[in-house]
Amino acid sequence: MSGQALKGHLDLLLLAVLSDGAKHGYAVIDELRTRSDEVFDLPEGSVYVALHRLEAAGFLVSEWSEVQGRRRRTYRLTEVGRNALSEQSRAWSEFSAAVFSVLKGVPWPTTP
Amino acid sequence: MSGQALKGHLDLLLLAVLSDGAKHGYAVIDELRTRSDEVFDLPEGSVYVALHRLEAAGFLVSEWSEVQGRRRRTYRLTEVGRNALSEQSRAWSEFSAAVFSVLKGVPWPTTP
DNA sequence: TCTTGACACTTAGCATTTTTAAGTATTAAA
DNA sequence: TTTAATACTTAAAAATGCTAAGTGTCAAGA
Repeated sequence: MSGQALKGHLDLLLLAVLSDGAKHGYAVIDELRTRSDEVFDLPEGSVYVALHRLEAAGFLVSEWSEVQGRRRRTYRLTEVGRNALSEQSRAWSEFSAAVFSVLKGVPWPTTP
Repeated sequence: MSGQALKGHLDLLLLAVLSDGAKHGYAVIDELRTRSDEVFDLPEGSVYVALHRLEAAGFLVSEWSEVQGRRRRTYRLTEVGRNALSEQSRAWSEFSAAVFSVLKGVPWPTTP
């Protein structure tokens, strides 16, 4: 997983991992890694910035807390965010189906 | 299809449509649209620039010709390009599988 | 004949992210 | 006491598709 394949799909992933319960940022990173079988091992900078963006968009709300001397910002999906997840999930289905459809025409494999 | 879902995946699509024969840019746009069932209806600016980029990367070579008074630049996949297609296709499989894997945890549908 | 639309290509600048990289701070383990 | 894991932040850089405007040909229709 390199390059910027994620571009435009990160929001979907974040909303998805938050859809089954509120989590703080670090936990989101963790769950994204485990749920994707280590494929999505995202840098903190990417995720935190995206979470801020999603909150600014009204998809999430956050709340500060302190657990064992460490401050945490826990994010929870809003109703608007849940609708966005639904729509973005639909968009992903369409997108991925279209990519696979284009790839169908590719002669595989080319190697001997 | 909106936003920048394509970001990072356009190269794969272009290499794919060129893998079964050389085509000129306009024809690439056309075939991308039909093969994707109208999902990928890309602006010319996006595609031509990407084709230039792929040629600069050594994935394609182009050749000018004139057909009925109209000049055409026809692109053909190189060996390097074919390898890139192979690798990017593999990367797409991994990527899409990972996304689906993350989405699997999403409670569906949320609507009554 | 004039206009419109399809064909065909180009370019510059814009916008949107993700990544990089650096920084702050606490706690637990080695 | 040093390191690794936890936890969050931010500024700047990089990537890359989109917008918008331009050039030119050809065929069809008003």
